[in-house]
Amino acid sequence: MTNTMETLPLADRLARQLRDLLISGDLIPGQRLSEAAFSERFDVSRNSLREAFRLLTKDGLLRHEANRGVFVSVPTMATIIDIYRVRRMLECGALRQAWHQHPAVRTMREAVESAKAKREQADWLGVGSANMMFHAAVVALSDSSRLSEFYAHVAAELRLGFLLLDDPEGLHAPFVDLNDTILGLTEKGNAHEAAHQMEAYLNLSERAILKAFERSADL
Amino acid sequence: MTNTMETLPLADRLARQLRDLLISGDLIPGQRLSEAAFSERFDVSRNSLREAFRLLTKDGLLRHEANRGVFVSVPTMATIIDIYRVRRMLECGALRQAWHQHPAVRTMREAVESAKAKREQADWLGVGSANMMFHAAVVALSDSSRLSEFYAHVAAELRLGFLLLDDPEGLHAPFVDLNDTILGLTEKGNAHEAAHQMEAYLNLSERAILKAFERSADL
DNA sequence: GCATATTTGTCCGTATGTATA
DNA sequence: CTATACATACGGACAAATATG
Repeated sequence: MTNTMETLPLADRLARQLRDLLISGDLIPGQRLSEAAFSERFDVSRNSLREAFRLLTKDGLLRHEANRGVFVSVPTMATIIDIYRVRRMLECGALRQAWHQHPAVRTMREAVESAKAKREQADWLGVGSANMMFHAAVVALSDSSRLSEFYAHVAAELRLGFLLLDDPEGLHAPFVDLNDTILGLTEKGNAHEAAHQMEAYLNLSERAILKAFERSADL
Repeated sequence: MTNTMETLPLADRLARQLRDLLISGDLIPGQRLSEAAFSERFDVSRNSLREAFRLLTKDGLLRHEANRGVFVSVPTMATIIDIYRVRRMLECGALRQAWHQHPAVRTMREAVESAKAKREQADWLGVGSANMMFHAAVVALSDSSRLSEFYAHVAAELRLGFLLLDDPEGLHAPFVDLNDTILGLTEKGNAHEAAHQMEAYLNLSERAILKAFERSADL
């Protein structure tokens, strides 16, 4: 039929496309995704689209309401708090037992350098992306594909929250130097202090987001 | 049509049913699940069944091979090692920051008592279930629904490995008393030592499973 | 190595119940 | 309260890939 390109299942490809639209802010939280509209838009059957919807719903990016359809998830304060509990567990845990010559440390350094460069150009979305790459690399220190995948899902959910707030400078830029500090401690093999600094980082970041949520709530 | 009872989506109900068949050992690792056969067996359309397959594939319980269908996942040593990294991260992390009066502590105690009772009756499968309940309660100490859900998935995958080995007594019974020790330390508020004991527990348990895998491998 | 049967991947049409204007 | 729109689920169809004899 309209079958083309890659050998991956159509549902997986669709899920990836939709996921990209979600984290790029093309689809906004709360928006309803009509089966008919999107199956037309992507030129696929409703069945295939529904499979993709199931996958993204399981990731927490979409929400399913019985007989009403799927909607883009709307992060709440409870969502943010839960996600930061996950982050503290995974990121601090990974740092605490990190080996200072682990390959992921190189990725962490690249992310920090990239973030600094983007900050120089006032490219705040770029800073945000680089920051998230840094923290994904931190989790990669734990050498578990399951932990890394899980973290990727949570990070995507969190990105939805960032988009909702729409203040990338205030939410990302101030944290670049803290990342640098954590990186330095890790490279020196001071794992315990690195973990400690990360906890401070996450507490600060969480508070900043919750504050922004509060402000956006009382409009 | 054959729409009845619950208000949950059919695909979700199917996924749950299949999941129960999987963790109860009714479907064995490596087995191929024919779309036609199972859509007939559950009296649902192929489309609905495929949605359920996607969900379970995302959980790691099924594996999807292009144009060949879905198979029950076959855990390998790499799977076990990865899962135990997850367990160390989540369970030790949860214990380290646990509050000794957290409601989950009560669940932990119930699980330990249940495990002891089942052990008395030489009900090794019961001991295994109680043990898993204990460890799920440990993760619940961290008060994060995402961490608890993630742990539930990983635990289901691990159960597939246990079924493959088929030695519930050797893999579960020796650990009941260690759980009791960890519980006692937690109740006394000695979080750090509880986490330390849990790490020892997990190292022992991991080694026992890997040993059993080795034995089952060279047949 | 080939012809054939089986199975997956994908699409379409349609009936039914539910929500909303 | 009726009408409409939509999600839900089913069944049939066919091409492509795979397994089988």
